[in-house]
Amino acid sequence: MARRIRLEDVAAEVGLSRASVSMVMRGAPGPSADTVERVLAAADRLGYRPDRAAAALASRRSRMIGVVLEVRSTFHAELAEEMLAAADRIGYDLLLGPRTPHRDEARAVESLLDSRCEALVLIGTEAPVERLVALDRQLPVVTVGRRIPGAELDVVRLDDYAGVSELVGHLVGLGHRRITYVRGHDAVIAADREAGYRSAMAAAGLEPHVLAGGKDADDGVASARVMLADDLPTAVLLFNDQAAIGFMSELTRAGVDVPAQVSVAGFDDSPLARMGPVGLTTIRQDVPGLTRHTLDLIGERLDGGRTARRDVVIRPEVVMRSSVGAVAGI
Amino acid sequence: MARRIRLEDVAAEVGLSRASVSMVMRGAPGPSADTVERVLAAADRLGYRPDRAAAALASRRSRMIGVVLEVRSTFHAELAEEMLAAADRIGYDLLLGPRTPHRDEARAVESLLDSRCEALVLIGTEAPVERLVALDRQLPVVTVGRRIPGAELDVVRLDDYAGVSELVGHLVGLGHRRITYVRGHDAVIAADREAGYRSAMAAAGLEPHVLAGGKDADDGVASARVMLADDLPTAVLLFNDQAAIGFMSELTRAGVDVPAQVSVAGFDDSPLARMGPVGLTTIRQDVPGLTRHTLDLIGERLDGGRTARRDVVIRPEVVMRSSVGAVAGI
DNA sequence: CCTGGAGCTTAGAGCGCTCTAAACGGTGAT
DNA sequence: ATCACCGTTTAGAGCGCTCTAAGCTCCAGG
Repeated sequence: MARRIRLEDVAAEVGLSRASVSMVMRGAPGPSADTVERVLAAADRLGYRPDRAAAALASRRSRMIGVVLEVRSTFHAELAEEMLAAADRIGYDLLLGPRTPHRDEARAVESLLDSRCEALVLIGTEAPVERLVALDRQLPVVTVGRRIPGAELDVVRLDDYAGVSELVGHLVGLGHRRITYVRGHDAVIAADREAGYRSAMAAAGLEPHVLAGGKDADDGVASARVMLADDLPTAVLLFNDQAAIGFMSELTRAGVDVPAQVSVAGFDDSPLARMGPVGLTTIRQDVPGLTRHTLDLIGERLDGGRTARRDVVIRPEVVMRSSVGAVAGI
Repeated sequence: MARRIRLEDVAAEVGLSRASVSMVMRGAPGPSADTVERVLAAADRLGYRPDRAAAALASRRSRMIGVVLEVRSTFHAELAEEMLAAADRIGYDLLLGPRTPHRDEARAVESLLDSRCEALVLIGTEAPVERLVALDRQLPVVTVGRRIPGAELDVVRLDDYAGVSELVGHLVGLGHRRITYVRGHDAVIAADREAGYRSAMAAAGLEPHVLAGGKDADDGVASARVMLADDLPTAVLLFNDQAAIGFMSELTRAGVDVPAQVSVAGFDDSPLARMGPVGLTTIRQDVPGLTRHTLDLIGERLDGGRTARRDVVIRPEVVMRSSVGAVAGI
């Protein structure tokens, strides 16, 4: 294993001081055009790459943004991909902090902090508000997807309430009267979506019917079993696409036709929703929009001096696909 | 933004030297039981967390393993999750280096090297062999999923050839005679799977039929369009699950029944395969097995002094689900 | 009473970089 | 010849940690 090339090696190669080479590598002003050229040539020749740990230590900046996500979720993955490109554009690098069943959010955050991230993006966080506020005192934190009631925090999110109520409106328009909502276990997001559902049901003069559920495909399967054993409505809204896909798959397996017998809808418009044999009706998360606003917020606080917190709400879009149909006889 | 607590702050708090505190934090032998207790208490009280960049710099070890993956792929995500836990067990941390359409593998690798990863795991790499060999001279590299013909590299992979030929055998047993294989664009993996397909077809006395394809759902959709416009066989094997799901969805959309008219199979047994309304027949990648072997290989080279390279081949398992059926009239 | 460990603790020299302040070599003006 | 000043370069002091070698204290053995 060959020794790593250091700044000093490049300096020796071109006969300059480390300081000059450092400036050239960082693109700092000072060095003459000739010097820049010679240094870059030498660096390239030797295969020099600056050591990030040393640079971070010396400059007291890591130029890294930590992103806590659920790596399983294709929606999170899509967001992360988009943010990677966006961060690159403003000169930052992304550090992914995966949250898994065996590695909770606190652990993911700690790990990112240990790596000296300068800002944190929390996708679909489930952490308590006090914890988020405490974190935000340490470094800029942007919460994506979840409304944080009454707290001073940067948030980028969809109008969950409006999205779900609009979707319910569509279903009502298609003749559905018995529409069930299966909520996720997340407190805030689930509550918003449920509230949107309830208000739309009330507006249509219908009786709301809410079931406990979850956010994974397995949860959707479980919900389906519960409803199959009990009684099926004509339309079911689930917390997100993963749950909806699991739900739909279990119904199909049990011989229930979607959408002829039951219409199903999810939330997120994850790639899953588009890909299945039965396109899933869902509510689109505007990934480029969420990404842009998130990185704008971070940029403003890191490099722009903003101190007030902002709550950016994006209007969602209902995407009708084949998992939803009109009620027979209409 | 409060200043970060340093080792020195803890040392001052307990009235000891930085060296002692450092030893305690690292769990190094030396400090007395009493010292350990006092230091840990003080560290906890002050909320001290060691700075990873500084520790890496001073110790010349980062204790980090870089993982290059395609974050979009649920199969990769699943592997990464599993590896996260496994790495933790041997005292390493994982650094994810996402590969996206806008950030190629070379870029991902460079970024991981800049962060001083001590070893690299390349999931489904597409890099040229020479590049891999060169990398492997810099640090231990384990390639997951792809056979590297004739090169001295650590590899953990499935027996793609055996998997596909076994699956073809199943199809033949179900009465299929016209079985098409849609290959991915990856050179080596695709070639192995294709060879397995060809040999099984030859063994059954059948004419092979291979189409160019890809690894994403969109590629599967495209393949479906091509075949719909032309001619449909009774069974189609695709390079992986994502492509197979896309393929299946396009067929269904065109009114073709799966599996009554066409049987479809993928590869990977990604969560997608289990979740859809039509369970996808596929070849299971043994995620825990791949993970265990990968981390064993890394551990052996990093801490065990192994120098010879190894090629670990895992026997795959065919998972029959409802996307495959018998040919009508059998 | 001296010596030699054993058991703990610490001084101090880096790790590879950044960045400020100071130095350097011209140049044109005086 | 002197000086101020400019563009360019550099010395050197860190950043927060690790780790070796040396130091300290105390006690057993001679």
